[in-house]
Amino acid sequence: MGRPPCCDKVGVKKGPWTPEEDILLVTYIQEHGPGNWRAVPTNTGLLRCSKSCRLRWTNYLRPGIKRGNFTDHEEKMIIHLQALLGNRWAAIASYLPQRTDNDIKNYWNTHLKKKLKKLQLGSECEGYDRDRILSSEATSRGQWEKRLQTDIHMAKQALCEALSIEKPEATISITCETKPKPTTTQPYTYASSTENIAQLLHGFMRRNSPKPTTPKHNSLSSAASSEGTSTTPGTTTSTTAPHNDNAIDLSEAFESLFGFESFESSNSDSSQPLSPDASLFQGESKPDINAQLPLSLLEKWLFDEGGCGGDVSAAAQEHADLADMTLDENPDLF
DNA sequence: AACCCCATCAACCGCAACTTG
DNA sequence: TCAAGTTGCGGTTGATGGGGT
Repeated sequence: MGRPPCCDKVGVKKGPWTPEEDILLVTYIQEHGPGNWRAVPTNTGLLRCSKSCRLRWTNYLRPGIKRGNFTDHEEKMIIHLQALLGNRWAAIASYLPQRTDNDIKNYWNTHLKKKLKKLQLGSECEGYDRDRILSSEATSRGQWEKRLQTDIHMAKQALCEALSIEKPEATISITCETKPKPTTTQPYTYASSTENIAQLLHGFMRRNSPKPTTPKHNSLSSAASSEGTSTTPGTTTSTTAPHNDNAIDLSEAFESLFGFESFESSNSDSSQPLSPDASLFQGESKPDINAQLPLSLLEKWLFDEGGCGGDVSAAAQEHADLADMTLDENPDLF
């Protein structure tokens, strides 16, 4: 279509964002919520294109983002998920809600690719050939996707039932619809996860954020505000992604079932403590699922396969089974 | 000290999917 | 149904900083 990219317009600023611009953007989103990006530059006076604003928000300013070193656990998850899903970074990121797709993509390209290459070189001597495994992955993918789809369907049904019967105001981010509609009217509490912005906005956040969120609408958005990452309307995480994508749908289930504090618990070595504001945000009304659900299920799935590049179809099977299992074994979660 | 090379990551770009009128 | 507008995604680029020579 002949339409020129918005960023080609004259007077549109490019390049790194300044703290002032960040403040403008955060302030605006604080008031209006993310979404309607087209209007953001006009309403904020930012000389940025809408795309740039959205990107800045989703990749940097959005609450709940963890920055800094990836833990072993995250690394393994990424490797595993990449083998499973390919370069679908948004889908992968949905399993690691504290990381952005951009972050994961960068990490993959800069660290993990090399690491795996090394690994492959090393293991080829021992008769281990990742390429072979990866090619078999292609053929098995069709099979496991079918199975996955069935499992997801069942999981969703169970969730829908559980949600409608037991807890109309449930704080789970899963949805019974295929396309959750982003809302922009919901009250948000924002606390940037990035240290600089957290500091920058310290006074701002004290003034504005710790108002208890009173969810206007049901499960989706209440979880959104408490989770802080996954269900922010208009963000890149897959809970709102318009994909008809198995993995993504399943990830919703995963996210809602496990919460991702559990990963945090394994990230205790993280050298990047959350800012006070961020932790304030993250701790806010987050359902304490860990207490009820054993992490070992997920960890088992991750680590029981004898390292990266294991049998992916089996992994997917377990992956799907896990969702089922969780539903079967933990109905009281809902 | 100056230069080069490389790694990292924020940001951009183009395309596709989705939404809306 | 279709075209225009909007949003999301993945690939790529470019600025920056650190390390080596």
